[in-house]
Amino acid sequence: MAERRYDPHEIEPRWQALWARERTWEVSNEGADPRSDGRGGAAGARAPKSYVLEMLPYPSGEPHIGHLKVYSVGDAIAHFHRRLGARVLHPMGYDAFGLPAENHAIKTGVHPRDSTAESIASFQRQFRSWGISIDWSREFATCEPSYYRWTQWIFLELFRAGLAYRKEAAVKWCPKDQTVLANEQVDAEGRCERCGALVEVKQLEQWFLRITDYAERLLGDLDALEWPEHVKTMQRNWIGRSEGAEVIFRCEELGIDYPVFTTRPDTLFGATFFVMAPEHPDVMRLAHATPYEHAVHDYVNHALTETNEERGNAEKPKTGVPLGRTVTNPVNGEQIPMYVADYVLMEYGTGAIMAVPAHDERDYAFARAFDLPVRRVIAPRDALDTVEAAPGEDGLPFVGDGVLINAPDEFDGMDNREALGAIVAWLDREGKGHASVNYRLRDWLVSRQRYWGAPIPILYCESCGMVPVPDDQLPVELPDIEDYTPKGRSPLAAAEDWVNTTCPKCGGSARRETDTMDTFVDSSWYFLRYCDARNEHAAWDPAALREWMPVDQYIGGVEHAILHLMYARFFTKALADLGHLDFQEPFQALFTQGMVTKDGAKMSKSRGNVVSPASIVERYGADTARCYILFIAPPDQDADWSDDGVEGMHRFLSRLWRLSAVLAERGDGGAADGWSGAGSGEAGTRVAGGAGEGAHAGAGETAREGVDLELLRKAHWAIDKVSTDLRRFAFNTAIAAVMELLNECSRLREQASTPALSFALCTAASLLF
RNA sequence: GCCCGGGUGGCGAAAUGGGUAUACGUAGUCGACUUAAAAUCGAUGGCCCCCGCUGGGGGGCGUGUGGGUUCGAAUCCCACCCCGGGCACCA
Repeated sequence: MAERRYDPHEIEPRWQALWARERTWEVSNEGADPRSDGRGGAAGARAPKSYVLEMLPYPSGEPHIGHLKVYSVGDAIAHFHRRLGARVLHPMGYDAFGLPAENHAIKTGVHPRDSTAESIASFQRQFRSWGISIDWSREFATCEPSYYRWTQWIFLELFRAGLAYRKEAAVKWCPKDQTVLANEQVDAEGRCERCGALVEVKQLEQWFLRITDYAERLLGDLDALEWPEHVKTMQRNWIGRSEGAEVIFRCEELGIDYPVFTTRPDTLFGATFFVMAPEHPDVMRLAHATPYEHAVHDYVNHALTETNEERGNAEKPKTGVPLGRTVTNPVNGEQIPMYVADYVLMEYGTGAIMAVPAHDERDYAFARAFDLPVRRVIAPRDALDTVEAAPGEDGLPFVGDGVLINAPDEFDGMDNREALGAIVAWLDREGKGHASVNYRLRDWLVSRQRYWGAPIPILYCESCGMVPVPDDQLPVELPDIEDYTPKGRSPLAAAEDWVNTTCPKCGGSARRETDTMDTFVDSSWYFLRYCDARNEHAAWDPAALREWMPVDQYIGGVEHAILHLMYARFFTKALADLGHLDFQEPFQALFTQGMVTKDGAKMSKSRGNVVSPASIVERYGADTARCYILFIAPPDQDADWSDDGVEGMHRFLSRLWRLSAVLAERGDGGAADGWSGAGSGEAGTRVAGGAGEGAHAGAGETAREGVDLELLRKAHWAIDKVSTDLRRFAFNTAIAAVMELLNECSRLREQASTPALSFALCTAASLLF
């Protein structure tokens, strides 16, 4: 028998060509896929569906090792579901709008469309050479007009529902590039990521999506999701729900009510001053005609130009200026002085706070700095006597629970948690406040003064005002332009022919909105489009969504734990409310894969420790690359790349292959067929469904022939272990089980050649790939 | 500061409704094949001590640290140390 070598470069292209020719991984939307029912279930019974999805890649340059990992994990799960008899939707697309392509265009003059297309082609080539089982018939890029037409339609649906609105807001502005920046484009030191200039804050009209309306549901619905606990925690923290009360403080001099939000209405009797954020619109008005007018003006101006980094530092000494006015504490009628100070944030609560220095660290620090009175109103229960006997400020600020002191008889001596409710009830009765819930979550700013994004489909008509582009005029296509450099307005504004248009309402002249949408908008609904990707008449047919959604298993990096995963949930809920969907959550189960490092550090060009998937595939074949990255460590953990480990995996596959070749020559044709393809993720057509049964059927038969029962037991154990581990994403132990079985078989070649064991080994191995 | 993870051989790591700790791989060592190397195959494989002494056998200690529960703990409980990540002047 001629010595044969495992040659992935012969095997893999052969199978990949077959898959392409037979369109093996395509699934239709109508009933069971004819290709997957080889073994056939009960007549007419439809196989269960499974939607396995990895986060879509941003096509920039070539795929990196992180891509290899996420798609290897997803592909193994997709195959696994197929083996269990499901019809699996496993599509692919590209998150193709965005800054890297645009910045590249600014540098080189190459149109983003061209550089993106080039990169997409490279991703396509590699995905095919990796043998990922993708339904290519549903592929799209978010920068294609046939896709962003529907992104625009969704925007308009949200607009018509009042969920998209325009508002003046403080935004990040780069004075050098003359453009607004996304928060993500500002580095930790408050500098522009491209030119390094210090970013300023500017008040500009921007488009927002009203995600805050969904705060409660986004929070509550997390409980039922099969997501990693830390991701749910991050979203909960981001939403930041606080229960408390809104309390009204009245400025008698000007006759204006100022509500504040507080989580501690039980400390109201200790409020000794009142502070407003520098951005609060009434600050200058309050200080007007007081001795502090100039000081306030200077302070506010300075605060607004400070970077977030400087201002956000809790360690820095408290600063502020009096406003020269007072407000009335509603519970005791006391006049307390007003201040403006930058430790109060405009974006949380009402932009104004009641300050209780005895029971809040920040208020305490401010009171110390400005020599303001500190009045203790809660004392720890066990230290009550000492505190009342010597009412000093020892132990202040005190933020724990206790009993009320220095309060009216009605509340004095009451447990502070009880008092909290009692005081809110009192405020409510008096019309001076009410129980309230506050969220940290803020509305989503989606407009970008950038070229490479989906245009916001809004017109501004001289007589009709803001007019949505009619659905039949979508998409609003991006015009070609020469100069992508931002000049203080969207580059689109330079395309005069495009900007000037007619109003669909009155026929008069109108101008187009020149801002484009944040790319996170594109990726907030792409998983819906896959269900009906070729639909030219609607974003989707609801029946298609009923067939596939929600995504059964979503896989991606934890870096999207908040932004993308929150936005997609928001879109799903909003679209459900508008009657376009009938489910509330897009991703039933989530898996977040860990990072692959090299020599303990993140891979980066500057560090020179980049491992390119293409070079590994070229050298060892895709199966080695994919199996290695699954075996390296539990995939949710970070793992360090090791070249030796790759060698080991290649050795394992070689042994597996050789053993299969031996079996083939001995005439176990059926099994060997499966084997030769197993490593390459062979289609379910031959192995799926039947393999497990085959192993069981063979068991009794071969036992009669006197096969080592211990080995047979081991084979069943391996199959069981592999499928259990795949359910748990424990690829490393699943592969270990197959390796162990392989070792056993090699030791006992004669017995390994029996059909039962070759089926067993084949099944266990094929479940993996 | 608050909230999540996680600490097991030289390395990646198995084993957690308590029950042979270190599966599997890798590195290492020894051997077979070979003129040699590569490839391949086989053996070995926590630490310490003792006996035997080319094959082998016995004992002790071992899952970040210190306690606890238990016949029995990597696993459960309490306290602490260290590492990683997220949030952070959020009233």
